[in-house]
Amino acid sequence: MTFEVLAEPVRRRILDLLRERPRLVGELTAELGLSQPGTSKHLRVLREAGLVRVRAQAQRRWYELDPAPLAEVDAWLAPYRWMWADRFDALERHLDADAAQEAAQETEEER
Amino acid sequence: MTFEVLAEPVRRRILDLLRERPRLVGELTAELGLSQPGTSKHLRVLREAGLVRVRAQAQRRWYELDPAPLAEVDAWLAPYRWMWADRFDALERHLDADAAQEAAQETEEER
DNA sequence: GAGCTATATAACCGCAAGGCAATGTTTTGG
DNA sequence: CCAAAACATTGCCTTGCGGTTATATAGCTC
Repeated sequence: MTFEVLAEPVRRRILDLLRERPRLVGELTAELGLSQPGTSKHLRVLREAGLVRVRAQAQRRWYELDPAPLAEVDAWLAPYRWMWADRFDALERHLDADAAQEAAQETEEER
Repeated sequence: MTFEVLAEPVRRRILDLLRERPRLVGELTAELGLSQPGTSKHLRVLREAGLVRVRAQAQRRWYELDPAPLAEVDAWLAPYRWMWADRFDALERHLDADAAQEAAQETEEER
């Protein structure tokens, strides 16, 4: 389940934000530039995946990170990790390839 | 893009199979228990994500793993990695929680 | 307690994703 | 050559997801 949850870019951003410090729904909504219900919906998914916890303080909800389920992702990734020799070089090569491919896809979409 | 591609359980299984050795489309189709076009469709997605490469030999296509894009996932995961103290304990706890939650969800779905 | 604040939930919409059957393409074998 | 083998692509259907607006709920404030 964790993989599906992380597939959403918005949800990864939420986790990245919560990595710094706990946040209110309102703060997240502002930083993500989406509607409040949209944010709440993503938070619900993250909650059910166990990736975030909530503390209620009056009407406010403090959302904080719970990284435990990420261990599942890490575990899946583990047997692959030795395979790319220089990890950072591989990432850079991949990102370059991405840029090239996106350009190619745009060309393709113009047909 | 890599995260979205990995969200599909079937595609993760394909990668796991290719981690052992390159395979033909037919072999994968058999092991995945899905239609041949279904398999080809997933392979196309994996190809476009740069996660697999193909070598043609007559009508046969040997698919092999290319782990490079996984570096992107690893890079995203990196700043979280220190956060779960004992990695394996965290995973076990999470998997236990999963089982409990799935049971709870089934109960919920019965309404 | 009336209204405001902060968040959750509900209802609806559009689209993309995954599945299958049918068909196209290429290469091999006889 | 012709039939079969091995894949890829196409077309179609259904489902689920992400987004928004509208509405409910809960707690604070004055």
